[in-house]
Amino acid sequence: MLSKKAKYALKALLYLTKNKEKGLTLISEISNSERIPKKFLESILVDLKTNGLLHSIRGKKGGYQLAKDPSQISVGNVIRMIDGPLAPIPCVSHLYYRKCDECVDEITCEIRIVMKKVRDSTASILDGTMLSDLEKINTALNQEFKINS
Amino acid sequence: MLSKKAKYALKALLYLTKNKEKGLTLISEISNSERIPKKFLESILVDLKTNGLLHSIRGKKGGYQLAKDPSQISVGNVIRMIDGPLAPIPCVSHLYYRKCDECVDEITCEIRIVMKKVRDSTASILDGTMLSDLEKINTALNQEFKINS
DNA sequence: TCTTTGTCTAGTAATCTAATAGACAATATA
DNA sequence: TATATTGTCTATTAGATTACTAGACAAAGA
Repeated sequence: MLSKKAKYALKALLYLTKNKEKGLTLISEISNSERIPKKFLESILVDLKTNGLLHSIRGKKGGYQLAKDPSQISVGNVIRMIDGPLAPIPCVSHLYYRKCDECVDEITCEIRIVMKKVRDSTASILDGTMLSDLEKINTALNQEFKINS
Repeated sequence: MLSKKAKYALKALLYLTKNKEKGLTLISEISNSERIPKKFLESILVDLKTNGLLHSIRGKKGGYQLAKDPSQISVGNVIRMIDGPLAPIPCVSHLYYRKCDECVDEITCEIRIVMKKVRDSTASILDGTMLSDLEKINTALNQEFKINS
């Protein structure tokens, strides 16, 4: 399960992606538009900043901005930053590998084999989807919506 | 993340699959062989029984047994039973669908679209893998191991 | 100097996870 | 029938995690 924190992080980053031409954006603007509890969002943005995704300026006229191009930030990236491993079980994680305590033999563990498949397909989807891709999806969907209504 | 409970459930079911010719199997045998805390395993087996996967007899000569053919029990099945939805986010779950509290418009939610892909690929792997498939993998792996050593 | 912004430290209620303890009930066998 | 052996049921719990909130502080511009 994706935590709310990770979901909020993605929503906030996506909002900043859509508004990147406008320069700095206020926490409160993101919080209102995306309906994310403000104080909670604050701490998330600090996390993302610490991880190099955002850049901020404080004081009057301050706000947040993407520190990288949206084509350089993958969804997998963001989720790992906030929630940790994508893998459903630590013994199949690439970046957060850990042996299972009770597992007698990892090599012949059948559960591991299925879970590895899951982790690989999940990772290929999430690491292959950039914020810029999501932005395109969004404009396409909005376009479609206008046509159909 | 798969919970330990779900992982133990899968290990126990797999153990029963491998030993299904022997008839009834003791909780303590599964617990020892798979290194699962006995009392915890007990409660898991009761769950699986309640869900119709196992059948048990108590008293002397008692034990547990699969109630279905291993080809009829999928990994996805077991995980849903213990952990709930496979979907990373409730709004893309088939059996446990729930609208996101803060989501303004589900149809144009880009996060939902990526997460739907993840849920679909995960579900197709897990629902497509039966206990009998895992058993085959295991015998194949053990065979290979013998040849290589 | 005042207002507006982000930052930092701390706390917390509620829920979930991974168990454990122990009395009880059913069954087979001596 | 007594006893040993099995599963069942109820209750409890330590510790971690989740999803927040409160409030003082710091920087920057007008």
